[in-house]
Amino acid sequence: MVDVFRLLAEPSRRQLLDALRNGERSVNELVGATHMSQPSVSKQLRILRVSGMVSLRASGRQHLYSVRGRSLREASEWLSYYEHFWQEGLSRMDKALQREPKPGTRRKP
Amino acid sequence: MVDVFRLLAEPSRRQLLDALRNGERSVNELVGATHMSQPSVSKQLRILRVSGMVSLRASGRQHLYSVRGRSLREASEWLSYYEHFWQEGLSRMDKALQREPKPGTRRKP
DNA sequence: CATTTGCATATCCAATGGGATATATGTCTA
DNA sequence: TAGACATATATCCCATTGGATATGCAAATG
Repeated sequence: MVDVFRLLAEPSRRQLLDALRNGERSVNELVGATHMSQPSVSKQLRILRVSGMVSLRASGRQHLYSVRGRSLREASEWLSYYEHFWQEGLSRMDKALQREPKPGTRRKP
Repeated sequence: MVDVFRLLAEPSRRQLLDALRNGERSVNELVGATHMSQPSVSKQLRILRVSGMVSLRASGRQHLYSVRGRSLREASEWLSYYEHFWQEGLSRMDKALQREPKPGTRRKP
């Protein structure tokens, strides 16, 4: 798998993804959303794009980027193997306050 | 938040966490599970421990490590904000409607 | 005791990679 | 077409860091 966690390790890249959470954004908008120079933003966007984490659509001279879910899903799936480390071991009260458990998350009979 | 993704970015650390998924393990067991030297394993374990991602229990001269869910949960929660990018049932129209115009996006000064 | 075992720490080294500046490429507009 | 605008690429710099080797230290072993 493409090393998703390495991509997410960089705060600047997470900032970019955060700025893309509500839909596609142009490079200039992303420069405004972060505190980076435009070339740095383009550099990180390129890394995200080559890794398949964002996609690009040209509109005039603007390049509109948007999030692609696939890579992020892989990360989420990897983490799901550890869910029981924060689902179990909680008190009954804590468990009650948790969100509804996923179907496959029951303890073994 | 402790930079969870930076911790997970290192494959060797993910290997260690993988080896801890079924319960606590001694350092020697972890050395066997990875292909690293013992000092390297200890080094990465220390990083994970200081960050609160694993905990340590001494048993004789053995040090038994185990996963602590809290940090991993934070990562999972961060990713949950992107779930809709890989949830099915999101039509192209829905995606187009996600783009909300930002107030400060003007064309000319 | 001395020795072995299990693990931690110290230190060095080379590679990685993020950010900035300068510049190139492409597109719109007057 | 000139020039402004939007973005990409090139290049340099240097702080970070993973891994190895050598060593320190505590607990078991006899």
